[in-house]
Amino acid sequence: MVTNMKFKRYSKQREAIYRALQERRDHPTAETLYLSLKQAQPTLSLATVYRNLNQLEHSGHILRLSFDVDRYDGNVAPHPHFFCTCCRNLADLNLPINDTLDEMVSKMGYHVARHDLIFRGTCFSCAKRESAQTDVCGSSRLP
Amino acid sequence: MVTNMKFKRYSKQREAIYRALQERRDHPTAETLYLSLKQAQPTLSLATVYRNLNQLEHSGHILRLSFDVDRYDGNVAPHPHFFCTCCRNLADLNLPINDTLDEMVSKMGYHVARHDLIFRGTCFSCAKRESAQTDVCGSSRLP
DNA sequence: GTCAATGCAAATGGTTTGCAAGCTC
DNA sequence: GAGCTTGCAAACCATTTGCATTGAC
Repeated sequence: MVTNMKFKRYSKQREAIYRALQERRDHPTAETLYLSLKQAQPTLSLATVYRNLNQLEHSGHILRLSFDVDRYDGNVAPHPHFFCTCCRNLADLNLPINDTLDEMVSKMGYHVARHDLIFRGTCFSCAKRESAQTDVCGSSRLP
Repeated sequence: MVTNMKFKRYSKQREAIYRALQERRDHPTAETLYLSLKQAQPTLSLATVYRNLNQLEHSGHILRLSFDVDRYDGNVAPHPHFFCTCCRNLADLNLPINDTLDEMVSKMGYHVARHDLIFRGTCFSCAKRESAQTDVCGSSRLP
């Protein structure tokens, strides 16, 4: 495997899932990941993807981000995200405040393991389309 | 209703759901809310709770927080939360950084509607129990 | 050879929806 | 009375699980 991950057994499925998450920047859902990996490995099963994502999360190699449909991130270093409620893109943000945040809460006496900071709104391209045309993404869509 | 909410029609179910969320501090799930309200209103249906929670969210009166099981918050003012991965309690935190965060991201050019800042770890009582006894909440539980 | 990992299909469980009856205005 | 809202049951769908088979060590 890419790095020594000390799982009970090696599997090429897990390898592919982990590598894809390292290479992608789009924080895919399990199904998105499954569909893209299935092209190279047509026998791949969605259950296997879910099982490996859970294993990789438990072992601390990836992060699960809770949304209506969960997203996965191969970058376990704390960093904020921006979720566009129009196109449903999830992007990394670069704010130099991650450690600061954990320290603030640790000082209050909590045992902080991690945090999630997710901004919601409209991304550049959706905002542009919305101002040009009318109601691109449906006003009913919620943050 | 408690405040003028301009819904198409008044309903005592919606009133009860909204009031409960204003009074509670525990960010309940739909089912928790349903079970507690059902005592005073035995004919209440879980579907009605979900429908009203969605309406109240769309109208901006409450917030939905995505977890494995969603939580609801009657306080729509931005404020961070602490989720205990042991007892699954979700508590409010008081950090004076909410506006600062939105401003930082707005200055980057994003149209920010809101943000969620959720710390995960162990709360006071679970940490105490864990250090006293052994493995109170099961080491397999994830943030 | 052992036993973890897979693929498939079935189950699970939180959330949504169709519909007839009940309310609000 | 029009039509939003409810309650019930059924549907939905993301995720998990049972089981026989495959594959790593």
